[in-house]
Amino acid sequence: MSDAYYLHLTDRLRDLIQDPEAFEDDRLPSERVLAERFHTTRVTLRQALAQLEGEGRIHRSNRRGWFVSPPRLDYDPTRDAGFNDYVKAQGRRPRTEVLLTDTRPHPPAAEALGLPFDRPFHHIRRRRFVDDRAVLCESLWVVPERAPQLLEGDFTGSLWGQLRERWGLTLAHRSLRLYSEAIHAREAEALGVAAGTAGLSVRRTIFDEQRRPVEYDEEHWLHNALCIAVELENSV
Amino acid sequence: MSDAYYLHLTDRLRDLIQDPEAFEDDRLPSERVLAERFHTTRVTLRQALAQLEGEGRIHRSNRRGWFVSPPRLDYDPTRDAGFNDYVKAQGRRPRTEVLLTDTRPHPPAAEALGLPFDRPFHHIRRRRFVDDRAVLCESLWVVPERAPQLLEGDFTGSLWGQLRERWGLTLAHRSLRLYSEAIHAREAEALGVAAGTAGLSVRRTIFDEQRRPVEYDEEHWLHNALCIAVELENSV
DNA sequence: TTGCCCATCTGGTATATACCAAGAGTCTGG
DNA sequence: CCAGACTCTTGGTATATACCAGATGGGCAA
Repeated sequence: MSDAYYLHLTDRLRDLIQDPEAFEDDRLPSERVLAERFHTTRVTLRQALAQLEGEGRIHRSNRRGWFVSPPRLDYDPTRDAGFNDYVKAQGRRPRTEVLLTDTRPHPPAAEALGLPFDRPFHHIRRRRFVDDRAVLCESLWVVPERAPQLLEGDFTGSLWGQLRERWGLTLAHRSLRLYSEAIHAREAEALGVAAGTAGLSVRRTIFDEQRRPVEYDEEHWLHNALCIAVELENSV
Repeated sequence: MSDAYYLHLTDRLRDLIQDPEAFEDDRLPSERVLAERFHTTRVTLRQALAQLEGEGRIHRSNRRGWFVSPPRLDYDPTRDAGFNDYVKAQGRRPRTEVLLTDTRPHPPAAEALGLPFDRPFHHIRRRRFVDDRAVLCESLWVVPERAPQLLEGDFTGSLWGQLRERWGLTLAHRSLRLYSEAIHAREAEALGVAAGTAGLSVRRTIFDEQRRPVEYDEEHWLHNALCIAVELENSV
């Protein structure tokens, strides 16, 4: 079935977006223009675009158009080099926006950390950009006893760094869960994409050296914005 | 935009597939039947199905139909508990098929391991099933000097286990790269899905304690078949 | 200069329809 | 009894068309 026309279309569009001279500022021509140029309908053309989107080569911004995706960001969720630092280290421009902070219970965090359901957490919700593209929306829930005046600080930087420096915490036991998902409405809105867009979810549960619960967080990434890269030095 | 009909459809279908009594053997009614039942066209219905597919709730098998997806498999790519073992431990039925073995150069493996491009590798290509559903297609390239008679063994089990037991190797330095992808034609065929289906790619590069290159492998998983779960016990 | 409105562009959603190709089961002739 | 052909069902691909809703930018009015 490789003789489907939309697959040929996909190939030709792939060639097109790999040609840096094909168009300016990484924006593809409109669907209507492309459909006409390739003598097909928008419906078929959109199948080809969806393929390339799945490959991570292009992405859409709500009703603005299709764009060539930049290279994926290398990201190691087991470390906390600080978003700003590792984005810069890869020659990109980081930005962080805090969307919300409050203190309230959150049953999923409580369950992950083994605490009662009605236990409150310090909650930070933020959105992060690479080169002005929103790529990630995350929520962090911190056990208040571990970091009492947490919410009085600044959260555009590294949270783990603060936990270490301001409260002397060691983040010794870390549990990671990672899977592909469809981005939910709330996160989709924050990221400026349609609900249901392909995403990658990263959840972390952190305990300190005394096995006391410290933090739980959920990151929702655009699926084509990142490549998880982990280096391990100990034997199996 | 939550008033789009296909999103309501998605919700109703989600309810439907969560009802264990709705239909037998996890097979959804045909697209034509569903479209008629919900008073819409196949085109719109397929949008809703695509949403649920993105959420990992259903999957399709070539031209056979749509099926409710079983729970994701927990998988820790940093360990080698052995596929058969951890699948069984989660109450599922594993199976492994060896598709191909040979010895030949493979530039990507050579690059990852820091070897000359024309250096040959022992190559194993296999496909793995959970409850008779093909969920994973992988290729392994092993440095022949590390495991000379590798290809004379049996490869339906744990490769790392063999490397340790038959050649006394320690898999000390492991580099992981993980990202979402569109499954390529060859892997898609092996998995019985359409090319371009959403997948998750896991690449590992392994060195032994003396930093000698040992192995490079690529796994291509159906995106909704797994949840990466990693436990880390050392401090950041 | 500034702020608003509106025309126009974009992708998003939807209907109706047609034919193709592969899977699965049945029927039939050896 | 079995193999092969035939048929029916399935999802896969494709055309043509229409209208909606958000983004954008130009132009006009205060």
